[in-house]
Amino acid sequence: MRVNLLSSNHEELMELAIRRGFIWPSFEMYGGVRGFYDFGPLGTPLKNKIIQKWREFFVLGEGSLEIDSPTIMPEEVFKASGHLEHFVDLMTECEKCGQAFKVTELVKEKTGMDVEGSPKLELEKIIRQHEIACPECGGKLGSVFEFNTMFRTVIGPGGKRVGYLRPETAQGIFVDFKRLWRQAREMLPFGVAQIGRGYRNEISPRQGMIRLREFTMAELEVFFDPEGPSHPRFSVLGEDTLKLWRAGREKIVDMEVREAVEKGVVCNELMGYYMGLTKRFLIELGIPEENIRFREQTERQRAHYSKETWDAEVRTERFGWIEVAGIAYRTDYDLSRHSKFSKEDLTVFLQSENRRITCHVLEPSFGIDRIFYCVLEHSYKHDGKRKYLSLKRELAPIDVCVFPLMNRDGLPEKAITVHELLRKRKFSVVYDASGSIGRRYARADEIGIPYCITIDHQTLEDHSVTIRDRDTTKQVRSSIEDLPSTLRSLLNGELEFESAGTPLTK
RNA sequence: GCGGCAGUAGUCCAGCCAGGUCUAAGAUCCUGCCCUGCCACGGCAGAGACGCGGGUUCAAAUCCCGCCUGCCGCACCA
Repeated sequence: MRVNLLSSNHEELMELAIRRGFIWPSFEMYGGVRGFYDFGPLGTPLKNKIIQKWREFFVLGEGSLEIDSPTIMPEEVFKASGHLEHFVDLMTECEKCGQAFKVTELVKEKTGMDVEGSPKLELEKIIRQHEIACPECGGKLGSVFEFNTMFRTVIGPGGKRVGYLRPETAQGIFVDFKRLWRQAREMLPFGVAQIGRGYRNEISPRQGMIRLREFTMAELEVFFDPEGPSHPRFSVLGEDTLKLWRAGREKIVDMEVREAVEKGVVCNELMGYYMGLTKRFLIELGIPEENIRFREQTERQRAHYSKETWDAEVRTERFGWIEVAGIAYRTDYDLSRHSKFSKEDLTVFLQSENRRITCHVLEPSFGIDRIFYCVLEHSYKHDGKRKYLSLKRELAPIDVCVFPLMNRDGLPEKAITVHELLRKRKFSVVYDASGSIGRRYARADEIGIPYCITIDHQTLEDHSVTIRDRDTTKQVRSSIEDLPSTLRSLLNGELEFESAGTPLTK
């Protein structure tokens, strides 16, 4: 298999990402399988750092609880959640108006036949024989296709217990609700996060990392009293401006979060708050503000559990605006359903208000792989001679690269001691002595290493080294003794590069 | 899933139409040695490929079929 044609930035970037070990198509030696990607030695730390940022924003920053539940769940969970009903169906679509219908229901409605479990071809035959047309417009119905995006499996021997790979992490949180309520000390609102893999057996995944069959998602379920959907820190970002595209509207408007809440553009304060937080998070990852917008899903687009959903979209050169997060008002749908199906009482009693309620849920849900792609695309710089990943320093998979100016006069030996020093101080550091100095800088730039340390003859005299900045290629000279703390401050963003040492004069 | 096009070293490609001379060329990248006093310098050496499976044929990178993967369009993306 091949990923070829270097005719655009995107293709050039993907070539780089694969060649340098950010991502690889999975199972290449067996021909590959669509919709799966491996994260390579550079992609893995980058992804982990993105996840860590999310955790800082949505778990630590919000005081949320974080859990980790199984990716395989028994059928009952998805009966209750509505996913079985909405995910696993044979569908047909009107070729004229585009409406999609469940074949079994359509056939039952028109002929009274129960065709549950019939194969695709059989159903197509029935549609033809009975001349079943589109109930909406009378148009011709297309072929029958499977609409089963959950991976099915069996649990244990005998194949009696059916299970599914979870299509979202959220259900793991809802089924733990009673214990979580205790953990949160029975106070609202409280948030529970989960970061992990989700699975959707996409009919036809394309667009590289944008539509995967196995992906990493980061979700936060905020449980709240529907009569008090406010956020204690709302004022922190109430004045942030969001680009909003309301459902059914033509125009995208800039609006402050506070105004959007007050005017009812978004359903409540929690929705507004998490939209604002989402934008801040994306900016923190290096996505330029003008490339972030929020789009309200239309009723038809919305998931079965949602009353209002705003997608956070990021503009990419290759794919246009793509959804990277969805912030859904799930109401009490999930808790009510699980309560009904499990016969467990999932209502809570609010002591201070002397009321018993079913919590409502607001859910910010992030697709980490898509964000990973956006971060890469927005950091890829290509200006004539140089090409480099201008990754935020905190996200760079490798912190620093050390090399000797030349491979003689004891410089390599000295460089190795500096490399060891930094490694012991927990930096992600590599050593490179191959090729010319320029080639080594280029190699480091290409994978976004923020700083390069060069050992030269002066190092041997006064224990100073040069630090070179990736984005500007400027250099300063600093002592080896100060190097660990200087680098740490630079990587944290606490120190300006110009202040990291004395400017190098040639 | 349907239709069209495609798949040769890590990457970009030559060869395919007109089967043998392909023991598969070139560039780049990578590794080692030499050179090199700071931004992909140069020299030498080395490593590395016909997507998978079947068929036709004396002979297949080349022709045929199936699959996989990729790209484009349609559909799908709850």
